[in-house]
Amino acid sequence: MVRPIVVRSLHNQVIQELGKMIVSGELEPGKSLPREELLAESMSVSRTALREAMKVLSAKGLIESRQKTGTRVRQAIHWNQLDADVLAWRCASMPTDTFIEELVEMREIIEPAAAAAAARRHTPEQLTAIKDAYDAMAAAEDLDAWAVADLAFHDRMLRATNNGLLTSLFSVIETALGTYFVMSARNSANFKLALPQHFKVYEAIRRRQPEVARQGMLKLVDDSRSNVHHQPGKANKPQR
Amino acid sequence: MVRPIVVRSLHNQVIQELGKMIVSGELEPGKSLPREELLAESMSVSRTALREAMKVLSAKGLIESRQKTGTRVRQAIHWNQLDADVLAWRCASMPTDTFIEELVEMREIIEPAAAAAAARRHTPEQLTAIKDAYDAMAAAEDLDAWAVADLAFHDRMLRATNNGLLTSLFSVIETALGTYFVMSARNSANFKLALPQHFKVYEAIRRRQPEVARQGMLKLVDDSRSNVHHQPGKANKPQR
DNA sequence: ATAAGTGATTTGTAGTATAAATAGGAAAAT
DNA sequence: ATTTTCCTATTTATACTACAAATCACTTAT
Repeated sequence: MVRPIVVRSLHNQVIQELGKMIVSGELEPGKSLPREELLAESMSVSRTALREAMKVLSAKGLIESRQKTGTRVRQAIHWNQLDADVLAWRCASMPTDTFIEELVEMREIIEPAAAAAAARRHTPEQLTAIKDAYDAMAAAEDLDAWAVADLAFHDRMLRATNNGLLTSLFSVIETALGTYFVMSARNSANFKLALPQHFKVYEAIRRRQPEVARQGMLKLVDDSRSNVHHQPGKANKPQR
Repeated sequence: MVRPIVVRSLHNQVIQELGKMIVSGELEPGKSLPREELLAESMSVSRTALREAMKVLSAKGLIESRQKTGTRVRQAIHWNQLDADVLAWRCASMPTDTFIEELVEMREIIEPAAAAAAARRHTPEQLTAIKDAYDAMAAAEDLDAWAVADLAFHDRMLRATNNGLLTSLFSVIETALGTYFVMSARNSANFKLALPQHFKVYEAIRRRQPEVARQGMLKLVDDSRSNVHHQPGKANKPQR
């Protein structure tokens, strides 16, 4: 499950490289980048490829280019924080405790509400999809399989809300949650500890009991939060 | 308040033009675009500018390019729905009833929770900022001034959560909410109808009463929802 | 019938040239 | 001395050309 992220094109490599440097703070906000010609040379790409990458980073709010002035790194306020790449870069380079806190709070807000909505509006097919993910969790024999199934469970629950915006929100924070789930489960001697609680949520959705689903999901999120916090020091070490 | 959106650069124009065409459905998912040389010519720009635009659209998940095969429009599932541009394009071209429903549901989930968080964690400066926005709402003499102050109120409340992800989420849906607020307020004979409820929320935040703030904000969102629904037919007509 | 190979087509990358914007200084006016 | 206007150098923006890389569709050999 070591997502290869085989960057096919050159400009994608440049996007990743510059993006990571900016988000990690290696390139400080307000600071000017070398002018295109020099930067392209130093990265061993053509100015064409560099510029295509810069347009994308600009669209993500990371940089700002103006004629004569040059290109400078923008303040973090302007970053498109909900962009999948930006989140992934934050995750890859030092997921600080405050970042994890923000993520957990987001989950506490979104997921219980989504569970309630799913209980109200799910279709039979969507329910089956959730059940399948649950079964995969139950059948998981190692941490990786568990994490994949766990993500699928939450993903399919979000889809069952039939709200495209909610679904997108999850798919965006999915990357971050991936590393988070592993962190959370790793601390448990038995990584299947959360299985019964998942079943309760599934049952509440199946029986169309929104409030039960909401409470069940809230407990689920809170449990994994406390698991992460039992091991505070290890939080800022990315593996990959 | 007729946001000009003066698109300075050429490739930004191309981004906007193609983006709107895709999101509006004028260019159907799965369909191939003309090859770069032809498309560039038909849009009267160089292939360079066109490609810079395509890289951005590609990053937003709207299109996908492969050598020899060409470039095709991706399914809506893959679109970066929480991208500010994508949301704006959806808004500009036919905000369907289901889209508005999704937006309202999002608000119902996010904003009460955010009000509660703001009540817990706001700083004095942030409280003052909220109060300023409230005062501006109270002093508003026309719908435009009201809408601006209303947006500012919600924006500053979100900021007072001190959660960057929540703040980003709001700034993303802000554009959509802008048109939504106007729609909501236009139906009220007196657009200041919601002012007292805003004050209640502000007071709850000031007194650090999370649950009161949550309930107050929930009522606020629900009220504006019912206002929008009183005039269902007019919902799908963009102005600009 | 199957496999290997070949060519044509489209995007990807590089390089060069010129246009447009503007920061910063020089010159002129007050 | 201060302000205004103008100029110029520098950097990004756009255009154009050429070639590389990938791969679909077809051909050929076995």
